[in-house]
Amino acid sequence: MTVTLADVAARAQVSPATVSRVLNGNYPVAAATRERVLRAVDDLDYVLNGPASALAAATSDLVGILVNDIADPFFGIIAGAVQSEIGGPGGRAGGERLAVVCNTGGSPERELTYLTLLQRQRAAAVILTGGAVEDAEHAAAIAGKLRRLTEAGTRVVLCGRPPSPETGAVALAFDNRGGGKRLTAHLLGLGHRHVGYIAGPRERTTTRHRLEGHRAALAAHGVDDDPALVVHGPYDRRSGYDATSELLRRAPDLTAVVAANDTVALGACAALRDQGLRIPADVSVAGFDDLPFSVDAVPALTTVRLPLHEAGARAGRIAMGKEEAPPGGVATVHGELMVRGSTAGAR
Amino acid sequence: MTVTLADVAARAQVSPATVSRVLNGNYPVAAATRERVLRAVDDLDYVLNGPASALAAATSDLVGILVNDIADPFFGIIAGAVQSEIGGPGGRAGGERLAVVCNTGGSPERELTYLTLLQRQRAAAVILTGGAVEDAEHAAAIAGKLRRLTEAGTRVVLCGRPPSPETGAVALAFDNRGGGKRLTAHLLGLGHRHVGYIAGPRERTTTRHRLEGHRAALAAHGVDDDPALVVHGPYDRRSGYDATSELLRRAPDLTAVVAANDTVALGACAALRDQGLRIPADVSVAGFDDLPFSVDAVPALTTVRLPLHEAGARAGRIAMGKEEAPPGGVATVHGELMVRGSTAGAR
DNA sequence: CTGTTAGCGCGTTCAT
DNA sequence: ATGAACGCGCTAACAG
Repeated sequence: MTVTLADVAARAQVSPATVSRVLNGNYPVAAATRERVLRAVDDLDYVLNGPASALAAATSDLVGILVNDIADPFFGIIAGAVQSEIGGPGGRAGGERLAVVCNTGGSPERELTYLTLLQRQRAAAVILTGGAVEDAEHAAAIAGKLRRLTEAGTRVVLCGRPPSPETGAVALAFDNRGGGKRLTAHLLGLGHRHVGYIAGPRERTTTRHRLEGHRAALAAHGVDDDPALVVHGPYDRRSGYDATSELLRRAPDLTAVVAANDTVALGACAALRDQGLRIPADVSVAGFDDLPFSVDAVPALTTVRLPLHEAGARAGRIAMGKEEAPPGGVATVHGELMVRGSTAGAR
Repeated sequence: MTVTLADVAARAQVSPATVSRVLNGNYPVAAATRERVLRAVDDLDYVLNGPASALAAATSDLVGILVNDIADPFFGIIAGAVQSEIGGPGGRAGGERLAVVCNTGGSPERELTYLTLLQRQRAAAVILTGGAVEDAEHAAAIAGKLRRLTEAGTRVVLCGRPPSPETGAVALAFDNRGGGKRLTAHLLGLGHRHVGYIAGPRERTTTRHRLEGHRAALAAHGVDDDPALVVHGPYDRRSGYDATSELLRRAPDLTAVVAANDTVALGACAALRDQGLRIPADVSVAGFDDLPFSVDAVPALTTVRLPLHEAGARAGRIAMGKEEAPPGGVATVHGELMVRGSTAGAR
């Protein structure tokens, strides 16, 4: 039937333990015997049984990555970067680790379910990406789960998500508040006074922080914060389109729109064009994240660049213990304001 | 230390076997005892040991997804769709399956490595997405690996990749050739006679098929197939930009550019604009795939829409045995020509 | 440097 | 409907 380590041992005239040592490369083995074992492995087309190894060694080579939506490049870029760093020292099919990507859709329930599943797999590490839902009950449940994971030896890293104290999780938080503030300040500096804001979904840390930044900039410039100029919606193109139409209806004198992210901004641009408004001559538009397509929008999108790849890679390295965690277990990753053609002076 | 099934059994005053049956829900268990067991599970915060289950049951709930680049929405959309279908019948943290996403970067070596890793994990199914490298040696190696996987009971589905005969793998192939042909035919119908073609990387099935479609359209319209009008490059924005500059140098009388995919097309648009050329007044541009951002390009991109989500979902269902495999194990998924503003009559 | 001996934690017969 | 016993395939001491 299926060939086992014992079969390999028999064929190579050694003990199963020796085969194991050769395959894991952790103990010294004479070159000659190693050769013999490897030949037997090839001859028999032997493939190690992962579950059995994991059971015996009480560790696995699975790394969990929780994302809101893997179809969104924001998460795809982070996930790809993480993956590029979780490989072991290389060698044959040796040090490799596998990335388990879990689409939570932003639902705390699914987040919990997936964390349990990863715990069940005895994942070597878990990386949670993107903003968290701001619900006390769920936050507590997730914090509890994270604590149990770290206690069991699973490294937990939050990437683009605020710290979760007392859980042992390392956090690389994005400076959404600061980025949002600089972005709106840029618009106010251009003379805009009626700035619409398309916020992300309610009760999300990312949404709140970006919005707080926006409001901080308004306050700093002494501009009135009109609640009618803020509309909430999901992080998709459609939301940007609809919200912009709504904002235009509420405030025809709008001269600028700040979107929750670049994807939403693209929808906003489409809505403006469909209304016969020029960008930026009539209305300026700004996004957030600086996804790859944003520079190719017409006009190119003013936005806040988040170093998604770097952050994901760093999260991966920390999760693998290749890089030291930041002091206090928390680091803030800053964005960079990218001023492009989609914003200009108010008409 | 870590709580095991035996601990739960002791607390619930039943045998380990009964606990196992309750957790797997496959055997009849008296409601009363079930309750008792579940309470013990909660009390103890017990989480099943995945590797141990997998070893004992000789199956795992891992599903492998091989992609070229998870940061590319093309693959992200497919991966997300697959994930949405691999969940089991639901229930508690029961029927869930985990998606292992493997970034191969298009390298056959890494593809093989990951397949071996998934084989090692005894993955329940493996889904390979996107075009394959056309190298006889690697193709044979991969076919061999796929055969061994299917023989071991792992379901293998190819999504957006040509069939791999004699391997037991089910294939959902995209009609890249037909789509490419219709796209170029559309341009020729608009009067274009000098059409530049930015092809994908060499030795890739997707690249070859789309290019063959392009050439078939040229032939059908009696248009000369000038080798100087074809440039190869990777599937990224930069490649589109550079290739377009090169094409313009080679053939200043160019009136249209067909790109290997939408991302490349975006780069092509940028290059044209930087040269002071208008789209489509001076040069028409067309892409492939119809990714979400393509409709928001300015002008909106003419392209071939591939039902990525549907294809991924179907691949996931077939991999899970929820949907029957197509007759002969092979189905062709067709694209739809989306005519938008980026193409118009030749100047 | 290599062989021997025990489990790792669970699913699954076979009984009852 | 439940319990007892065995083994899945491998790693980790412990000798030697």
